[in-house]
Amino acid sequence: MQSGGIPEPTVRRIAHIDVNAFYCSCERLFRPDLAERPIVVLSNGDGCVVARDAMVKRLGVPMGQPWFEMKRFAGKHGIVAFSSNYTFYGDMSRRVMDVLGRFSPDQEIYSIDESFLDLTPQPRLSGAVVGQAIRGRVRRWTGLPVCVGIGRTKTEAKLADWIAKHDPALGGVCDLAAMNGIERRDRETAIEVREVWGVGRRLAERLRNLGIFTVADLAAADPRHLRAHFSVMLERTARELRGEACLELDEVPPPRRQIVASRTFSAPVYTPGEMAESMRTYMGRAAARMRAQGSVAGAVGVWIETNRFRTHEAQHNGSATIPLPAPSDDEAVLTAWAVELMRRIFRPGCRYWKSGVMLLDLIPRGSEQRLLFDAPLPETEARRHRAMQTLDAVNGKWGRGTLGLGSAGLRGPRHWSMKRELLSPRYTTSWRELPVARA
DNA sequence: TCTGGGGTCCTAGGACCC
DNA sequence: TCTGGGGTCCTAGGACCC
Repeated sequence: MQSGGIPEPTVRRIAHIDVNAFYCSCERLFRPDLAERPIVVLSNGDGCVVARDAMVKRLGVPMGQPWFEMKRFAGKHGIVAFSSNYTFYGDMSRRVMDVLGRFSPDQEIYSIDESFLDLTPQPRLSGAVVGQAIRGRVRRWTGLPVCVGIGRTKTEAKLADWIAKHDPALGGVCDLAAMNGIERRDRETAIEVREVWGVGRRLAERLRNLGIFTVADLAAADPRHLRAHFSVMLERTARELRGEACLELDEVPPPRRQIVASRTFSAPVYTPGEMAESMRTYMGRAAARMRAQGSVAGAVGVWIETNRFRTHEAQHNGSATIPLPAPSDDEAVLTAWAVELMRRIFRPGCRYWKSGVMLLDLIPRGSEQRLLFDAPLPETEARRHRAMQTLDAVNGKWGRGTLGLGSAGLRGPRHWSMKRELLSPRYTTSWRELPVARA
């Protein structure tokens, strides 16, 4: 600190909470018969494993394992698989975040199953007490299990949560902020540097070459040295591990700067006509998400891909991007550009397995520069905007794909649309699929 | 037969300007 | 003839996250 008169900065106390094996726990909620069964949830198209419960992790199934490769293994070990049901998980997420928000006025919703809370305003309650209160209430109100980590910074709170998950003796709560330096060092000496938030596989490898193996090693490293050898990101991470806050709590998520919609097809696509259908479908989703955050796009991009695992087939990864004459949120305009771009890169004779669209250079609606000439008449534009609002309202109420432009979403599934053979019901968001209780 | 989808940030290097 | 140096903007690619 400087000289007298300037108060010590208050030590912050940040909690990080996440749901244990979130998607799997959701699936188990309405299936008490699966309480003792190992569960996995598969990616879109039933491609590979994106969530495993504790039992499956113990069986050694890695994240990203292709489902077709482990079907037999799953049968042998009684593993139950589900297609991902994002409508259901999204609804459960909202409920969990709601409960967590009651524990602090300052909440950052970091991902579908993770939240940071600033506990600094309640210094008198011990971390253990708050942590157990959070666990208990989330369990009672939503049925889902969570762990709680508490630290002086976000990075430390994430680490504490990791410890809470991996040390059963802690009962699901770990408060690193309450530990003294020696206790904290003991914990951090026992954890590989790879587990730190912001340290991925590559960085961990390079750090090991410099003799930095554990969390304690990283915390003890010279931050300026880290900045010179790596980046400011790693410098911040190291400072955060020492209790020096470098990352703020983002209570209001900043608007997205780009939006992507893409899928792997369930059967190859050979014709530009079918590919154009996929462009229309994905642009419908992307544009709706963009309008929901009140943005317009300054540029559009598309890409198409063959199956890289089929090495004997002709390979083509094509992409194209174009700045728009004027920023737009009009689905008809955006779709027309996407289809046009796709036609420029499409190669006849290729078996395409995946495509996607991107909305780029997003800016808030109303702040865009207007075209000097050729500008659409204001009433035309207003009418289009109202049409888009209606589209979003109808799809919001009756489900995605109820209303669409051109041929997108008006008929049933295409032969290329994604596979979801193991889908659970939409228990909480569809009257027709409510769980049934029997006497 | 079958191998996910959606984001962010940082850095390096080139183009361009004065 | 000699061939500086700093700033900004843009893009591609790498790395990370869930």
